Amino acid sequence: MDKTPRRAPAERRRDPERTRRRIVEAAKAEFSAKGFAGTRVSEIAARAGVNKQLISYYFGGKEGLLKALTAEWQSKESAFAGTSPPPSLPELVRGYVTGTVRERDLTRILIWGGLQDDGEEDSSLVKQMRSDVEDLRRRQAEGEFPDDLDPACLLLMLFAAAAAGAIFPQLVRALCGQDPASEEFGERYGEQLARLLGHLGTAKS
Amino acid sequence: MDKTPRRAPAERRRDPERTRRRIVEAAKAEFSAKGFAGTRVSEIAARAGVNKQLISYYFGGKEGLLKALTAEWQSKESAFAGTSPPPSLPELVRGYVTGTVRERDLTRILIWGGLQDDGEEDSSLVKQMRSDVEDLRRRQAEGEFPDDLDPACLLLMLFAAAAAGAIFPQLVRALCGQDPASEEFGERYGEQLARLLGHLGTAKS
DNA sequence: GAAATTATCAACCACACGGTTGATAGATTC
DNA sequence: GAATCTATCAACCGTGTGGTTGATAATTTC
Repeated sequence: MDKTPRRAPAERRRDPERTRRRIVEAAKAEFSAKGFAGTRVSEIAARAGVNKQLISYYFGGKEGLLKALTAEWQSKESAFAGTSPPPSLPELVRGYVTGTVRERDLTRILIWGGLQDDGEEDSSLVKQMRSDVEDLRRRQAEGEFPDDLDPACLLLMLFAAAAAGAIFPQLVRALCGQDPASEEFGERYGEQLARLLGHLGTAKS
Repeated sequence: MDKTPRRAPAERRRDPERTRRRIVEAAKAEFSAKGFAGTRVSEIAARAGVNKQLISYYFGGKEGLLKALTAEWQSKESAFAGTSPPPSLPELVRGYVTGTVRERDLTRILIWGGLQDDGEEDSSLVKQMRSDVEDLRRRQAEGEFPDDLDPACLLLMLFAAAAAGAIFPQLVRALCGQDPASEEFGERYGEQLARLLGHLGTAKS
């Protein structure tokens, strides 16, 4: 008695799972490319190959759909937080870079959102940042980067630098001649940023 | 016979110059805050204290207004290109940071625009970048930064890092507790980025 | 100061947008 | 297989949008 005797596959006419997935996929692409205000619900539906009403049906409209996406992000984000042997700063940042490339659409959606700065402060963000700065301060004490640098400012630089490929696609193409979404660019750029960080280390251990 | 016996000032009813200026000012603020797609023409007009039709009258509509702004930027941009004694890399970047803070609205408008990546390549941008990379390569030979770094990638990092304050306002507030538009933040952050670059120098001369 | 030009505004318009409605066909349950 | 529930769609709707029109007042020209 399998409770899900589903999958008379492939030609299934009605399939909520698949529809949801298609909508989410299409929305990621559209929001990533044009931002929330610039995206038309009808285009998401068209790209998903689905009636636009289903967006209201499943996600409660455009806004709800966006929230669903950012929620998905939050679940992925915490993934690389607790790796047992804490990697070196260069390796940490390299991982972060490849992360922004792998989840490029979500990264860009987040940036679009952050650019629209309504001035209200997100307490969970503040807490997260505080903890990140704390971590950096520890690393500074370990000699991973010079003492005369302010960890807060450094963190800001790192965030921006790591996301550069998502923020400036034209620059990536003009400067590196590579597709900013490609794995190759991610590897290359991550490696470079890691090297730069490496040069900051004062080699104590 | 002064050809401009104007300025029966202050209470002048009709003043095209002033109107233009007001519209431009309001548009900068609105586009910077909400991006092109998110900005309403009526709100620009309201902020400028002017009838919205005048936007069409003077700039030929929303799009024309945006173009006028980016054109204004291009004229300012070339300002710090030709300083006689070429400053060191840290100083150059510091200046660039304070530039992005001083012209914060224009910077953000540019970023909004760049985020909307339609994939078409801007040949003048490519040329500009090529020349910048060339300059960096020279500096690398002078020992301003290590040989194992790719100038193209470094330039990308620098652009992103320099504009960090314009891109991540919430992070600035959360991390530094400062207003990302304030002179103080600009000074502080520019100094920090300059220091970091300084640590990369291999002190050859 | 009469005529012509220019700057300004209120009202209007066509349209595209996000969302809703009502009908229907596909699944599921009994 | 009848009844019920669920997923899907085509058509419609109210609203907000960028833009235009036509009138009018301020300014400049002669």
